[in-house]
Amino acid sequence: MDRQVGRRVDEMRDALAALGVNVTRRRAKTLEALASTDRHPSANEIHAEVRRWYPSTSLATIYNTIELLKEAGQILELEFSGAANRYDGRRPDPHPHLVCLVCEDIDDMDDAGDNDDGGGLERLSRATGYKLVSQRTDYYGVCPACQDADGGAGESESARR
Amino acid sequence: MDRQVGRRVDEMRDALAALGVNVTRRRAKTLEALASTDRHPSANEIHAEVRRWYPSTSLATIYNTIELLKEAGQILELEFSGAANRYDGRRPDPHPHLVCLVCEDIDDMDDAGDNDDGGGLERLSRATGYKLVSQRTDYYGVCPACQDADGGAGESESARR
DNA sequence: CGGCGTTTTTAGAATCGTTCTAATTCGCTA
DNA sequence: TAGCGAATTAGAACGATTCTAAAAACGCCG
Repeated sequence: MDRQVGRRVDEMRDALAALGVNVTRRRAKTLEALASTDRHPSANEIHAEVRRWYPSTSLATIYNTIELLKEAGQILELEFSGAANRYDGRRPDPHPHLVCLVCEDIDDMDDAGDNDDGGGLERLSRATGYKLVSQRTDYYGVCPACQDADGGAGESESARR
Repeated sequence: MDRQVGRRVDEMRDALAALGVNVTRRRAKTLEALASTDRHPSANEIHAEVRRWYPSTSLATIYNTIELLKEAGQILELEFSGAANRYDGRRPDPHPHLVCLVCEDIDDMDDAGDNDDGGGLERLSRATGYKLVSQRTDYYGVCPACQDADGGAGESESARR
């Protein structure tokens, strides 16, 4: 577990402790699984990872820990209706994502200036009358790897039905 | 059915026809239900509406029509994992929404300049390497009505657990 | 070390939106 | 009216998530 990951795990641990939640071994492994990847894993994938150390771990425990992390503001949940939700434990604050429609990989988008975080919600709250607390921005498309794998010719037609 | 709605229904109808889809009465009612509201109905709500005219209509037919509209690019689907998907048949192009976390109402956000449509995806495609085709932006908070209903005192504390 | 109340975890059932399936009905055209 | 392809139906299937009741682990005090 490298330094970055360790630091992030400690942050999450502290935030949970501040809520009076006690960080069991399974929960610690869950935090670690979340902090160790930028692949935005699903609950199932986290489950598989935690099971490598604690094979009896049930999926319910993973969901339970995710719920606690949400309460602590330490995880970002990306909801999808046709597929499993995906989680970002590295950057719990809202930020834009790139979603590949082919392989379902999700990348963080390097925040190219045009996204609001500091003050943006307050400004929009005033403008809209809503009391805004959060935000989501996703971009959907085909990632570089899937474009390459697509077979050189005719790819612009291949999505036709 | 007022003029605006009629025009929008015709657009959808034409787009379906262009795909070789034939617009039956149930389908037409579905289009009308979508074009007549800015409440971003769920499949169930559309179903209830269509049933007022064709009581035997099955939910599968609604989903089927929604699917066809998606293929025709005539409907915007807002996915949620913990709740039913919501549909915008008035403005099928991606645009930002305001989602009330209390009553689950969804409003269109008046496009305050900072949202990209024309050329934005192309620019980001170049910047990211993804071949982007679509986008989603939502803001989450509490709508004015729910703020009022909240009982004047202590509302800043009321969300605590 | 032993007992006890609390918290965590487990396995499996339940839920709910969406999709699938097979059978029926509809709307045409001949 | 017969026949054909498309549309529709009811209900089953599916999959992610949540719930439930029981079992296990934990912490603490004597």
